[in-house]
Amino acid sequence: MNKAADLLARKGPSGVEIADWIRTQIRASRFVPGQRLVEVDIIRQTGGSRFKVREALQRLAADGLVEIEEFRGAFVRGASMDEVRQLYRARAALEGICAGDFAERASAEDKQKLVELADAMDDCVNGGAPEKFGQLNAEWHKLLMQGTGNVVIEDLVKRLNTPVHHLLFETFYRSDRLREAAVDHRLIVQAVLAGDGPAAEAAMRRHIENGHQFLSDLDRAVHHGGSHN
Amino acid sequence: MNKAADLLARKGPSGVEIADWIRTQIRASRFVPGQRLVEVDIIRQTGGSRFKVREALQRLAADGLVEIEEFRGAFVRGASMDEVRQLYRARAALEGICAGDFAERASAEDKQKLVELADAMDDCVNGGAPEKFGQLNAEWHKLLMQGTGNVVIEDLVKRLNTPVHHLLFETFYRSDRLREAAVDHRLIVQAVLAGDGPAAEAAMRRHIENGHQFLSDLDRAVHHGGSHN
DNA sequence: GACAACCAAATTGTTGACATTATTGTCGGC
DNA sequence: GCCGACAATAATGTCAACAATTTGGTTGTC
Repeated sequence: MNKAADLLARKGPSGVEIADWIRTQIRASRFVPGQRLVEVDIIRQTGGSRFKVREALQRLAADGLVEIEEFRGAFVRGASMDEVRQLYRARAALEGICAGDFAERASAEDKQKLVELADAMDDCVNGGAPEKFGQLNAEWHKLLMQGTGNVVIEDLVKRLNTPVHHLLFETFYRSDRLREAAVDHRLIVQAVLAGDGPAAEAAMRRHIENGHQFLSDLDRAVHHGGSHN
Repeated sequence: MNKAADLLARKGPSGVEIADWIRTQIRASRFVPGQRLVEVDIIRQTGGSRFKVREALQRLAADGLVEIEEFRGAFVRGASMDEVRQLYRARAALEGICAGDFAERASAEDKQKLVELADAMDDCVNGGAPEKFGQLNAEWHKLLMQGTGNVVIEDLVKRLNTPVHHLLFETFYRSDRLREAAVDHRLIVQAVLAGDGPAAEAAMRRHIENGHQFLSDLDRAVHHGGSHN
C-alpha cells in the first residue's frame, strides 16, 4: 500500500487524508453500511490523533457518507433502493449533459482517447478481465466529464457514486453486464464521433438507466429470492 | 430572528446549527467571499463552544463553501465566473430532468400548485414586489423537485445555489429579469400541463441558461465597465 | 427460566490549557 | 521618509484529562 505508507511516513495524517482513507475502506467494502466506526479503531489503523479522526468523521457526515448519532458515534450510511434510484436519476442528468457537451465541444484528442478506452474495454470483455474493466470504465466516465471542463459535475458524480460502490463491485463480475455496458459505450462513442450532442446525451442516459436496472434486479434477487441473509 | 433566539434558548447550539447559521449569513451577504471567519467572532455571535464551531467549519469545508488554510483559518470561498458557469450547467441538467419527470409523473395537485405559484409571481412582476418574488421563485423550484420525489437532486441543487446566492440577491431587484423569468416559468408550466416531458425539460434548461446569461452580463458590467470598486 | 434493576466497561462529548504560526506594531538604520 | 528586523499580539492547531452516555453483562427476584 503506497497510500498507507505515505500516511505513516509523516508524523501524522491530516483530517482530509483520514477521511479519504475511510472513503477508500467503504469503497472496498471493508466498511459496510450500518457498521460502527469506532474512533479508537481508526486511530490505531491510521495513526492519526483522535482530534483529526473526529475532524474526518465530521467531513464525511457533511458528505452524507456516514451518520453521527449523539453518544453513539459514526455509522456507515446505507442507501435504500429508492435512494439508489434517485442517485442514478441524478447521474443520468449530470453525465447525460456531459456526454452531449462532449460530443459538441470536446477536442479531437479527447475524443480519440475515448475511442481507445472503449476499444480496451471491448478487449476486456472478450478476454475476461473484469477488474481491469472496472478501472477502464472509471477512466472512461471521468474523461467524458473532464473533456467538458466541468469539475463541478465531476465532483458531484464522484460523491453520488461512493454510497453504491460496494454494489458496483459485484457488478463487474457479471460478464453479461459487462457485455451490455460495452455495447452502451459503443453507442455513445458513435454519437460523440458524429458530433451529435442530443444523441450522445440520450445514449448516456440509457446507459445509466441500464446500470440502475441491473442493480435493481440484482438487489431484488438477493433480498427476495436469494439464498443468503 | 426566530432562529437566533432558538440558538440562545438552549444551553448551546449544535455543530450543524452553527453551520446552518454561517450558511445563512453567507446567503444574506453578511459574510462575503474572501472574508475570514474568525472562530472567536462566531463563538460570540452564536454562543457555541470553540469545539463545535470548528466542527461546523469542517462540515462547511467539506461542502466546499469555505476553505481552510493551515494556521490562517477559514475563508468564505468565492466562485469564479467559470465555476459559476459549471454550477449553472449542473443545475440545468438536474432541474431539467426534474421538470421532465414532473411533467410526466407529478400529481394533479402538485401541478395545480405550480400554476398557482406561477400566477402569484406574475402578480409580483406587475405589482413590483421583488422580495416576494424571490421567495415564490424558491418555492416554485422546490416544488418542481419535490414533486418527482427526488430529495437527492433537491439537496444537490441547494448546495449548488448557495455559493452564488449573493449574486442572485441582486438579480431580484432588476424588474426586467423578473419579467423574463416569469415568461420562462409560463413556458415550463405550459409544457408541464400538457404532460410533455421533453418540452418541459428543454424549457427549464433554457430558463436556467437565461439566468446564467443574465448573471454573466451583470458581472461583466460590474467588473469591466462598472463604476464602483 | 424469564425479567428487571443495577453495575462496570467502553465509547463519545466537552473543556481547558499549551504549542505553533501568522499578523501587527515598533524601532533602528539607511 | 522608507525599509527591514524584531518583538508583541492574536489566531489557530494540538493534545490530554474529565464528564456524560450507551452498552453489555451480572445479579437477584419472581
